[in-house]
Amino acid sequence: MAKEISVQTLQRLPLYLQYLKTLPPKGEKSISARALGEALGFGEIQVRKDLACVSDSGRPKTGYPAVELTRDIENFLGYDNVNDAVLVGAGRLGKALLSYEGFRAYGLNIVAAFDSSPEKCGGDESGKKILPFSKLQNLCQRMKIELGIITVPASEAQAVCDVLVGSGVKAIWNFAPTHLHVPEEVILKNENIAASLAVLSKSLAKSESQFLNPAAVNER
Amino acid sequence: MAKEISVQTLQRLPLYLQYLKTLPPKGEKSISARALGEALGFGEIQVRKDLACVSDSGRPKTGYPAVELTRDIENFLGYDNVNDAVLVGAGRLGKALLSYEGFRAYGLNIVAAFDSSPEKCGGDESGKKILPFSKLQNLCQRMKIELGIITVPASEAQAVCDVLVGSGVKAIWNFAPTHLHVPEEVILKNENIAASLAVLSKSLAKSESQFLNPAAVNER
DNA sequence: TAGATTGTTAATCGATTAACAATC
DNA sequence: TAGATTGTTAATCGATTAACAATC
Repeated sequence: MAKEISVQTLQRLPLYLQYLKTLPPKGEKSISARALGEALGFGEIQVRKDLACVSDSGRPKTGYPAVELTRDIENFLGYDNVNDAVLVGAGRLGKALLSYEGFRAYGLNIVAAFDSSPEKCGGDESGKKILPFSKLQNLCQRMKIELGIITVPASEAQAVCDVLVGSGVKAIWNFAPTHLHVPEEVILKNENIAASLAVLSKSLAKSESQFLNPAAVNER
Repeated sequence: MAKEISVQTLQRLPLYLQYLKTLPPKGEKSISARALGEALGFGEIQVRKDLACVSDSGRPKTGYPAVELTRDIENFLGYDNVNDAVLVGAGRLGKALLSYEGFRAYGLNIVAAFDSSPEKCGGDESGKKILPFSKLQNLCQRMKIELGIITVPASEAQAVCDVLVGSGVKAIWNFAPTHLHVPEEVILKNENIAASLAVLSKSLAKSESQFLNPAAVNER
């Protein structure tokens, strides 16, 4: 374990974890790479390589003890130490994220939301306060917030991003459908709904055109 | 143009489009691969290769005419022909997607939402009706719906998925944090918020550990 | 024409898969 | 012990990048 880890592997780790949590606690104590791979649609070698990065709990003949493996993945992903975050943009998507209880399990704690429109402020969404945007900087600095979540319209996203960066935030999770510019040292992760949709609708279009053009079936 | 296209290229195409739409209509008529790449953080060769898959509007010396390039990408992505879809699960996330006007521009039309809890039904969210889950199959078959969007809790997602598949849906867009099993011919796209978050919080943790362990700075 | 920029062919890089030795 | 399953080293595959010819 403890080798370099690729982004691809990193993205698969939460999926293993997700699956492990669906296993009945009174079931088999261990699970093999092959079984995990079949459940998630990955090759067994890939599973072994992924897991070797974060755990040495694998045992020849028996596989991976579910409890240890779960603990090792959670440890690696840092689900035990909490990241405080702020969210900007209390529209529908913002509120959906605010009220999503599942983030807790991933070590993410949204401490408050901000919005520039007065009628959305003052309220309370699932126990999280919605504050005026003008108070963002002060709160971020006071609480040493490192992660900012952007759920404002695309037209406002860059301005919001700049304020977040100016408030000391070290990472931005951007749900606005636009590209943001950040200083080199700030981590930016774009959540990319149009890109996903493109893959999906293109596959759909292709599967339909096979009826018109049977030769296309073989193009994999 | 018209070569095989990789998933990576396909996912970048909407980003080029997004950027092209932010350009002032009265500005430069053409844009170079280098300029596009700098705006989005891609290499210029990658941009040229991506664009060559969908457009032959590129001109040596001048670059790509913005209007033609935009049209070619939109054409390729099929944003002009509409995909009807249903959404299952009228919780906060479901409602956020229902009310998102931007889908129209991507050729996606959510015709109705479904929910099993009676108190959510009968309502209307941004002009979209919320119907009882029991009516799902009939509507899908009658309207020949091909795309189903799942925004129910993880525990119900597989059951919902099975009903959608049984109703003739050919593609599933899954926002529930769980892996789904579908027949081979059905296209499945998982929207993977835990995976994104893993990448983000891991990068954040790494950037912090550099203070403790200066040698790590060079590990790229 | 000269120079900028495209598109394509070849080289590099990294991730996945295969082969196989190690081990419980 | 024999057999199943792990982890690692080598081979393959595909995407990115580099080099360069084509062209406006």
